[in-house]
Amino acid sequence: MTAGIPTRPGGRSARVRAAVHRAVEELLTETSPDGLTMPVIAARAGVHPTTVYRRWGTLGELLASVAESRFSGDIVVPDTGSLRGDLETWMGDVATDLADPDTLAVMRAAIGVGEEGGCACVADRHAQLAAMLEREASRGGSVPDVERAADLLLGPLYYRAIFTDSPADAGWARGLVVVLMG
Amino acid sequence: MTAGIPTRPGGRSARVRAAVHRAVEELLTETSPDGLTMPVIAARAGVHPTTVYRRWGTLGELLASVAESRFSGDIVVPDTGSLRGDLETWMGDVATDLADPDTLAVMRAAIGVGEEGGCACVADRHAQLAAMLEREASRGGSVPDVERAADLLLGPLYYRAIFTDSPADAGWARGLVVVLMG
DNA sequence: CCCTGGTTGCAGCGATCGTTGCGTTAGGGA
DNA sequence: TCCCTAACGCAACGATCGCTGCAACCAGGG
Repeated sequence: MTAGIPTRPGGRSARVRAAVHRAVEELLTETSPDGLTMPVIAARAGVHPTTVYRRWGTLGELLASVAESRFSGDIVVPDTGSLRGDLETWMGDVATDLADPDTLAVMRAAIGVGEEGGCACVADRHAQLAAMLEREASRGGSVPDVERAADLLLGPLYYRAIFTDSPADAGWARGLVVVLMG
Repeated sequence: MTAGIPTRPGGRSARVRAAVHRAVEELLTETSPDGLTMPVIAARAGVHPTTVYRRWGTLGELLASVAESRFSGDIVVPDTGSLRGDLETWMGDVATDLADPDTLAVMRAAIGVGEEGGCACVADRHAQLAAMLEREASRGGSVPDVERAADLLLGPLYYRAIFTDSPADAGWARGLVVVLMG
């Protein structure tokens, strides 16, 4: 019953799901979020509005579903041999991903509709960060807390992306690793 | 013609403006942002919907106006004699302000509607930070860059408020000053 | 005191939204 | 291959939204 996860993974349901998700992302980049309604999304996706209402119910749930798909599986956890190298590579990738206006628009919209919208954007990032720290810990190194790493690495990055208009380039993001690890 | 700034500061216009702003804040705390429409806001404020449409035009502009008023003038810049003391006191105040669910709901909604929504939430904070750093510089002390201070102080604070469900308490926020100043 | 410009209330309109019931189609198992 | 169920399309409905005339009102200046 989880919204957006069809019981039939392949076939028409998957096509409809992909078309609707793509329609949301396209509309968010082109127009203001004000005009983003279910019928408009359905028309862009080439799908009947009833289908969108029945599968997702609310614009908020649909946006959360889009955010969850958009921010999952797009970045792979690097393995350079050292925690510092992993974090620097990873931060560069995350910053590059956030530099896309399309990505930013999806994230803004997901935040605006409810509580779970923001969490859906960073859930995978937290899991990746925990995986890197865990691997380093299993190698015997002393690692910072996951909470602290998220605060000092993801905090400034996402803050810049949302609240300022400064482009968060990959090099600057890599420099944040120094703040965390000294 | 700037939205939300009446040419007549006193009188009925100001009363209507205050009533509408308060209605937006109340509705954001009670219900989901989905049902936040102009007629609903007008009904809560005891004002005709036409008035809201004519003064603000769009829900996005109204929310940006509310955010700008909400995050301006509520926190005073402290003056403890040292930059570290100023920053610690100020961070505690900002964290306490952000801990209010009402404040958080306004911020989320403002972010969701457009580009300027996020900037309206932190414009005053950046000005206050710049004022504190400027005062310390005029005393002869060496101060970090405003950008860097915002990254390391406001970044983790706002990141936690929006993307996680951990309560950002004042004590933790004061501890962030150590990261910036050593 | 009156006058002038800006602001609000009111009624009504077209358009769009969100829902419901029913028929049809496509996908997957026997 | 055939069937069966879940998913989709379709048409219609009431409700609500956003906008536009016009009239009334209030705040400030001559």
